[in-house]
Amino acid sequence: MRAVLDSARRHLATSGADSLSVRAVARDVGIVSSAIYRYVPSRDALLTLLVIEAYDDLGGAAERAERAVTRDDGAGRFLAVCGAVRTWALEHPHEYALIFGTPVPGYAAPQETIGPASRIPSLLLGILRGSPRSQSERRLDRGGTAAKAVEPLRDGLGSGLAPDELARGLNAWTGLLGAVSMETFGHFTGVVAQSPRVRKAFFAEQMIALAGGLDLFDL
Amino acid sequence: MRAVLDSARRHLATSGADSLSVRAVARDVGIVSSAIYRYVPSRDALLTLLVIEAYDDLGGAAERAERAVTRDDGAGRFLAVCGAVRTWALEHPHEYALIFGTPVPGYAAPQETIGPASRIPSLLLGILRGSPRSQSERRLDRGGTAAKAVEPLRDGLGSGLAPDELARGLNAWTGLLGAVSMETFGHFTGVVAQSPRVRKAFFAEQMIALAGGLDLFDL
DNA sequence: TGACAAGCGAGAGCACTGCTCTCTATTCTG
DNA sequence: CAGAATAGAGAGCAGTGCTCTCGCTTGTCA
Repeated sequence: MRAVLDSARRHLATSGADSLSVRAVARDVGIVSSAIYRYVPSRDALLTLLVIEAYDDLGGAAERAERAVTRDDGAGRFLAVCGAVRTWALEHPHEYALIFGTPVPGYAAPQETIGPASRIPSLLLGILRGSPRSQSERRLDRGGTAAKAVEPLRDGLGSGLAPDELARGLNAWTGLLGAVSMETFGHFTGVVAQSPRVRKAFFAEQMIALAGGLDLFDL
Repeated sequence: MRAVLDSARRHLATSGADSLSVRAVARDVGIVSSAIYRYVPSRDALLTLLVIEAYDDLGGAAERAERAVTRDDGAGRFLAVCGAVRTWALEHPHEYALIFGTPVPGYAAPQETIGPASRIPSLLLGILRGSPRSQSERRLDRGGTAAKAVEPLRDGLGSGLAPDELARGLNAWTGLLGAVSMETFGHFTGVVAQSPRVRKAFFAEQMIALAGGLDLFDL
């Protein structure tokens, strides 16, 4: 089982999910393709395992980066998470694509992925919860729309936060993923200079503008 | 050729790019699979044609929506574009995924796609160019990073705009795509209420917050 | 110790994929 | 009317996910 997972992870990392074939994994492990099905019920199930691993790996990286920042520096904690997500995505583009890219048609993320998947959202909301700036006068909610929209979060991840804060947190999350996805998926070619240093600095500016625009923290 | 493209478009729209097979298209058209190669050199080339069609379809929808708004209402024009992109994405999820989702490994977007691909960015920058608010005091550029970053746009799409404006426009574009991608790719399940009305209103609020946060217009 | 079951792998096979090759029938053109 | 261009058919190759049956090895229990 270990060998199967290791090989699958390697194939995913180097060639992407499309070219992860159970036959290739079998060849790698040194057994015949049908024997793989002793360990994993299907290719989709194998991908699900990798999805969970990816979420956990990314979540762990983000949590480590966030922990390294002084507790009362909300903006710094937020930017640390952003930077960790971006770095991880650029280092693991295929894993990133697997979890945040095109959903596989006919494949619904099973129950056991939602836990690992919510590590970063939970981290972000935790930062927001600890931020003294969480009562912003630049309210986003107009006429209770946001309250209705983020209702599913009320008793779960978002407990203890006002609807307006939740909405702004969600905006931060989508803004972060948007920036990282564009760069990771190659939509910056011909638009943003390729130099890694410039791109990193530009991303930092983007995230500062994002946090500032949403009035997430005292900056 | 028409029949081939029609069938391919239909397959893409209903089952996604993964399950678009030249054999299925051939069956659809009523010829044998090898005959397809009289019209299209490879499956990738067929996908490229669909990519161009998708960019053009989306770009056309956005342009139409933008044209319907009074010229001097910059924010209204921006929000019209945002809404059109979101609507098109939800109506054509597979086409949207094809152009903004996971890049196909080993497939580099050929030259002939960059024209159609830049219709919306060009539209957005046009709105910014016409906005009297384009000299914002909430500058994003710190130490010339943004100027270096958006250098590739200087003489092309972004001519006539200051680096700081270009950077803010790019932020708007990534924010828009981030929000649309999250919703289209199903990352809102369990997070944002499913009601289409609520989601639409919430998206509008997100885009208003985005434009406001970036200080794109006088609101 | 012997019987039995569970676990694990091999191998064949099915239906599918992209793509290439050769061969043939039609149609267009000089 | 001859020759060329065009469009399709069909076989075939190497690959895919997955199922089925068969056999070997190992563990368990009386």
